[in-house]
Amino acid sequence: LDVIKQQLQEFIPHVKNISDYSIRKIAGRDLARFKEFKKQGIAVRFGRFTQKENDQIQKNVEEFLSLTGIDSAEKLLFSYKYPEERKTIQRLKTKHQFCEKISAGIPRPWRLIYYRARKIYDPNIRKGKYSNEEEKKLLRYQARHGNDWKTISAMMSRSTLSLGRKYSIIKSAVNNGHWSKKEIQKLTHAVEEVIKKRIEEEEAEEEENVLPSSETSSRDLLIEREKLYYNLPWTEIETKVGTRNWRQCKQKWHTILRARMNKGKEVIRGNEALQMKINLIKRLHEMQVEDINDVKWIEVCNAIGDFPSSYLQDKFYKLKISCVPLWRRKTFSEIINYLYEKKLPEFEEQL
DNA sequence: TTAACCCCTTGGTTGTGCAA
DNA sequence: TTGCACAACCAAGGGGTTAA
Repeated sequence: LDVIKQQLQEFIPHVKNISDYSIRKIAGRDLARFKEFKKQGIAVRFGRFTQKENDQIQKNVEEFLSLTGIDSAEKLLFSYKYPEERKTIQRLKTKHQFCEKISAGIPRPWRLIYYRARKIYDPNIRKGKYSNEEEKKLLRYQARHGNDWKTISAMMSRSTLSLGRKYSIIKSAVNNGHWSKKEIQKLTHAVEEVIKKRIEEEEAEEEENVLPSSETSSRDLLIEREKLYYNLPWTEIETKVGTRNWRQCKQKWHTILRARMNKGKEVIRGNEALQMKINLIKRLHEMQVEDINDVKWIEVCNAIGDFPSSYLQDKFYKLKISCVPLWRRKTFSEIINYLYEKKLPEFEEQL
């Protein structure tokens, strides 16, 4: 297993956080694929699927359908809905190497590709905000069928995941609206506690590895910025706060942190805000990134100033929707180029 | 008066673990 | 090979406040 982990490290930087169980799964099917991609000079990808990858999945599915004669993607990917044909479909999948074919040309673990394919072809996925009528329906159906989201999904044309989460939101007893002083205090304490605990654990680990004292002493003076917001155990913090769910906690913490990093100033306005926009556009343009998933937001933050990365991501989003016409139809690099060529001179002029 | 900004909520997507 | 549960991250939008 250690040998496999070492080999995978090259393709999956976070491999040490993955359980042995999943490592075995990935090793069995993906390691050889990853090596093959490497030979072609293609790196393994994580994060959001790009349009190109989504197109490739659809192409793979269509080719597999014509190869096997299975007559629809729904039958291929949701065969449990067709009990009479299920066995035949299964046999065809094994015979024609379903996994290999479906993941061809996409440098990601096959399992994630399979999930993405199911999402693309799921006939029950309706998106957008739940209406009052839908919420009432959901409560009614849940009372009748319990948490059988598959059945409810067929009745409401929403994905099982969406329904499950919406129900838990409706039923949860968490507070909404403005945070009270007491809640903010609780949150701050909770975050401080988990960060302290984490640092103590890391120090203990370092002591075990007996690092030379010069390497550790300079780091004791301050907490690295990323530790204040990156990879915090939000469900643990949710439990400690008690009255808010983890997503509310996370976002509130980022707001508190941003104000603190900004010397207590609540809002950034005027020339300072303008300068931030200019820096953001320039930095993103310099990075020459094709897809938004490839932006290293922490690096952008380091280059621009003291903000949690989520703040800059939000800033970029707002900039995009307010300044770029037809932004939905444009690729990320087209959006950046538009901002750089059309808006940057305007902002600099205003400054 | 209004554009800019922030707070907050919520739906969508990806990633992991486990089990059958 | 497939399904399910859940954690975590990302995108988007509504609405209130305030500086210009």
